[in-house]
Amino acid sequence: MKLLVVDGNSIINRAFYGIKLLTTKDGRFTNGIFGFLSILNRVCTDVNPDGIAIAFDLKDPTFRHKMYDGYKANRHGMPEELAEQMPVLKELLPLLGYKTVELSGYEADDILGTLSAACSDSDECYLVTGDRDSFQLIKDNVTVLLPSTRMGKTTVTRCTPEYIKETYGVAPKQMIDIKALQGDASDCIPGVSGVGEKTAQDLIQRFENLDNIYENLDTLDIKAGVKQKLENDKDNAYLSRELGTICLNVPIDLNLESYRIGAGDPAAASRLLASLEMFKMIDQLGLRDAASNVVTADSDSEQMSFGEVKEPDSSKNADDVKGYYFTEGGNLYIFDTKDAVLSEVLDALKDSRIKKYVADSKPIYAYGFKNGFNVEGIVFDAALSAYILNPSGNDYSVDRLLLEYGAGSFEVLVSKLMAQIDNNNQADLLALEISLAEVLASMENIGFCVDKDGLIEYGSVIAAKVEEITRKIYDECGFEFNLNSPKQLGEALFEKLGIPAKKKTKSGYSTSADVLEELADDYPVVADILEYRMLAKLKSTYCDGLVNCIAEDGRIRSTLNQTETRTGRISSTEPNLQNIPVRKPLGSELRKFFVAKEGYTLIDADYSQIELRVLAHMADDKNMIVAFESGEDVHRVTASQVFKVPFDDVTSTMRSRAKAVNFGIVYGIGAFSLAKDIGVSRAEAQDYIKSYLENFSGVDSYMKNVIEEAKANGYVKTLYERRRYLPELTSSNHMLRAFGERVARNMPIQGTAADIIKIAMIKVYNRLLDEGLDAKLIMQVHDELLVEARLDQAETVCSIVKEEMENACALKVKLLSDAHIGKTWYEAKG
DNA sequence: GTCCTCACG
DNA sequence: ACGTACGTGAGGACG
Repeated sequence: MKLLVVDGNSIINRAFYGIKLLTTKDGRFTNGIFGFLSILNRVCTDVNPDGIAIAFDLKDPTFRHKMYDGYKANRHGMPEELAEQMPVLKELLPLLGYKTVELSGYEADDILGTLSAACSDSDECYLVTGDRDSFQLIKDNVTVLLPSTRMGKTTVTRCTPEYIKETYGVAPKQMIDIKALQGDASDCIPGVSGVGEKTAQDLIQRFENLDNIYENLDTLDIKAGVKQKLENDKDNAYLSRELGTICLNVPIDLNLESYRIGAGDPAAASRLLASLEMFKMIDQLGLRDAASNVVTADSDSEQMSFGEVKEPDSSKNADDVKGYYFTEGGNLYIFDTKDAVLSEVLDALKDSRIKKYVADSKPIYAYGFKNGFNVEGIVFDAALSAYILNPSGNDYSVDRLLLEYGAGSFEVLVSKLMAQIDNNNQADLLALEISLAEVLASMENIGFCVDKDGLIEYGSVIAAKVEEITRKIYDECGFEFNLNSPKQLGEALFEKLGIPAKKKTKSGYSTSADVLEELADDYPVVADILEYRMLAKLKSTYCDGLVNCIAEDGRIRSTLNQTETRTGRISSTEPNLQNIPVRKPLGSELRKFFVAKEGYTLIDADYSQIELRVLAHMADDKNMIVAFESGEDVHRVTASQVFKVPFDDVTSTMRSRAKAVNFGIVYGIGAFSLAKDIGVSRAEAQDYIKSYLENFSGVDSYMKNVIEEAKANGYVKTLYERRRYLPELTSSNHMLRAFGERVARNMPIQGTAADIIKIAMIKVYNRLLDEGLDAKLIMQVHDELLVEARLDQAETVCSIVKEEMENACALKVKLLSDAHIGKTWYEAKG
């Protein structure tokens, strides 16, 4: 029989530390379990065992080690993030058909030893563990499989007697003797002090074992110093051998047949895995069928299964899977948005009296726009609901949600999601997002007109500049290399040219702009590289990238993602039109090629300081509210207060530092980063923050409160009830917890600003329609809206956009929008 | 696929 | 002792 014996503790430990922390949406950690299953899966494929035993340590609280009181006394207990995963894993394994073995007072490696010893010559035994102590157990029919996980990839080393001989020059049994001499600090095995890995290996290679060495110490060819050490620590050596010897007679079931892989309970296993949100793992373990059986069996009284059609007007058989169905109440459920499916319910889509419950509304609205009508009556969207319930997911497809919510049919999914939305007081937010989906579909459909010839011409100018600066750099260096390779660039600058390196990344020298900027004054070539970087980026990402995206009709249609960000912002892809250059002169030229079509013009309106205004409101900071009401430049006001100088004496340096502090506050500030950002000492940065928080005491207490609340609730939320869960706050890892705290401070502010501009978009969109204006919203850039309007209506539209943005909501401070008209994005930006 | 870099708010 | 501000997306290099 082929028996696989796994050291459960060792493997989940490896997995835990080899994979970044993963959590489910309600904050349970899962990375150890995930990694364990990946490794188990991997070795099972390799070995194809008949039986599997998974061994765990089980400490006996009253147990004292027979020989040595200090034994393992200083071993770190496992972190809470891992400890909580252990019982879940132990619950899961039997469901997969694998037997777990643990016995009070014994460690997993003793169980490995015992089972490997129980194997006869005709059996094959594979021990899966990350612990090299197990090497002593290796025999012709006992192999240790040593997995290592790096960057999510698992490699397994097969350790046979030959492998041990090659690596250590001894037989597996002698590994005990080596360790007896060498010791092992992490296991509190003392060894012989002064004897390390090399000496221990050499002694055992030459003299076989401990007894032989000590019995013949006088006659053996050993250096006098080493001999002395051996003599001094003889007791420790023998004690260490005792401690390091794995026990081979743990009183457990030795009948190998009882470890044969069983049927387990696939349905329960897949249910548990689904609750851990390991959907890929369900497939990998071949439990997909069981999973769908589960959800069907689980589904509520309603007998309809996923895909079944209940359409009263037409005869359909149950096998005829469609992407929609009508319920008895006349409501329409749409869980597939392919055009062919939508075409079958075309009339229903236009009928506002028919309530629609859909998996994903944006493509349905888009279908309407492409076919010249408005879709009416969408009252529910599963993807948007799930996103509102938890924006930290990566997949809001209906298949995934059915599994995640344990729903057997789309209808059941809808009712589960709706119940949670109501429970969270998020129904208004859902309505907002559904309205927004229509706006986004319209924006995507319309697109942004681009001057293709102009953009291509600009591209060739940039290309010439790239070539020129490339030649100059090669000249200055005296050799050529790939300037796009950070690795080659680092080696060129910091090794070949001998420029002092400032910072390192995991894989070499950092060559990021902030590092290079510090060197640019002293080394002209570094300044040229920065120039090259800027030009190369403009060429590849913007010129070439954007030209490739221009449709036949001369317009670019970006995709606006509504379920992507953790804060409630939208994102833009293929291409991203939310990061078109603007900060530097040459880059901002690009915006001259984003134009209005013939006879039309652009209106660009952006909120003034929306995040700080939101902060003033949410923190109810009287001082900051007054600052905004004064209508003065808020950064100047901040500077005047933080630096305690009269308003008119604020210098430009003071203003820019105060501006950085304002940003920092919104981001969850740290003195170190603020100092780096504005180039002052850390102590000075700390003073600024202190002074800021003394002046803006409302902000100070708000920031403290928001973290308290986040810890109490497990999430933070915006003014409009948008949530973000923060499992990081319970982490024992300082870095991670600090990150969670910064996010807790930032998300309500960034998220509320996102909510507000979404409201504004809906209002602008509807107002333009209601007033019958020939003007369309075409883009949003977080605090900025772009409208394409017919020339003669530009002034009207401009004031409407400004007005709707400013009246999107009533905060304790006014909202201000600056709106401008221009033929191009460059001009309209003002 | 992951890292590094850099564009935006 | 540790590493260092929030949120995104894209392109190129490299294994």
